[in-house]
Amino acid sequence: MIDLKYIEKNFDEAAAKLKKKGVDPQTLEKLKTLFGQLKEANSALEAAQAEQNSMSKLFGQYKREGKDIGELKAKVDANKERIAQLQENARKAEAALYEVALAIPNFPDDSVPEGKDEEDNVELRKVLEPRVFDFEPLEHWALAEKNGWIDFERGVKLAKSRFSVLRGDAARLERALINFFLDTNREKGFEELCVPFMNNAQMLQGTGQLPKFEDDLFKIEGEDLYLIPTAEVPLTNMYNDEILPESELPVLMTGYTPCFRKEAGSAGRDTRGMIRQHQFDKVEMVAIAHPDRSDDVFEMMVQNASDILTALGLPHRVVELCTGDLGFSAARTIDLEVWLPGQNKYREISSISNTRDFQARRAKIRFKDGKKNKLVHTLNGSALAVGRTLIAIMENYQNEDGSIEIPEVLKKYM
RNA sequence: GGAGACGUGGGUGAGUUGGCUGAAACCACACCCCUGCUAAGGGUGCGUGUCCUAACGGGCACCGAGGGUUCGAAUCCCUCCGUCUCCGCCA
Repeated sequence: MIDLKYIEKNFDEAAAKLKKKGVDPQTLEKLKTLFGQLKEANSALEAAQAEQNSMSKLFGQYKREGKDIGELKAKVDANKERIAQLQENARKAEAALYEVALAIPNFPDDSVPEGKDEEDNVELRKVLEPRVFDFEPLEHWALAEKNGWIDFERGVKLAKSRFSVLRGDAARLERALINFFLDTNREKGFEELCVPFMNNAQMLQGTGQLPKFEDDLFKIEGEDLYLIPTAEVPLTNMYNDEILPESELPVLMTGYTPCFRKEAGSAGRDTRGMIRQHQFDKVEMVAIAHPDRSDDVFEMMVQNASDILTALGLPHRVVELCTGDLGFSAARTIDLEVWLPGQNKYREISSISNTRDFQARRAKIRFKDGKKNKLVHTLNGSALAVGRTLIAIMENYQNEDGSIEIPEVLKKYM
């Protein structure tokens, strides 16, 4: 969540920043008004409560002293009704405020290039030259069919469209990639965690998926549980409502999980193949960082993900997202896009974001800064999306006869 | 899933005839003093959130969560969640 006090004090600046992310200044104006109303409602309530408390104390005293309490009782009863009313007002004011506040995205960093959509993203650098083929490279689904690697039909039969089954060497390669990613991340200092694949609503709100993006999530019927759309949710919320000693920062975590997404808004996009599935594997990095040092951690995470692609011999480019393409929680995001020769284009394979204190405020993740508790910065990034890496290997390592080489670094995992 | 016990601040743990307890004591931690050598003694501070204040300081809320009874609840009642023990079931 954005900082309401900041909006209150620096309204114009806040409005300018959020406009870059497509938020109407009127929405922000409304938010400011609601915040003021809540504070007003609360102080009226608290004044009445203070009065009630002191009268109650008197009440006890009178009784002990054997004084008459008739008059006091009448006053206290009347005030009690007033409190109930004021409480209701405050509750409504709070609900109204949070309905708006929780749906407002994070401020983009000032350094983020302005732009409307992915067309305006800025390529920072390319790593590794795409291989030159002396034949027409196939797309991954054609290769999958030739090698019997992906069973799309049976995936659909078992579940529904946008599910698939990996078979044989493809399944083994998937597992090899997970192990390779986890081992690499661990060597970089990330603690490996194995977390629940379902999280409750409070956690989903902490990282920003709820309440605004409920339609993208699979909910467990009759339970306060959702299938996680990314390991960012459980990893970041490991420290939900906790206060960390400063000496423990940064906390670096990595974990493999499947990710479940309804892909509600992407009907018709990437329907062929397994670029966009309802369930996919991903190894995630999450960092809980000191606010003064989150930029360094961010760079490290980008470099790590890029290094993994390089180790796999996969050409890719590093792209800074423009303001219009930033996700809801992100202040800054760098995507890694891997070269897919079959598709003849770069496709997202990792997305690394610094959310600054946006998630920390929602999830109440703080650290002890001397005597004060301050919000941490949280960062997350894929290292890497497993299924898309598999696709990239298929397309980049294909031979003319349709067979696929295994990258050198993975051989010990197969 | 069934039966019973329990859920207090970083930890241990008082408080359950409702008010003087947001919470004793001890430990841990921080700072200061003393002392000076691998030990100890003394003092002070030490939950979270939020609001008011330039500050000092003060208000409100929180004793698993949410409701209820009451002028007043950590203390009584209800629901839920969790932990432990026994049983059942199982990877």
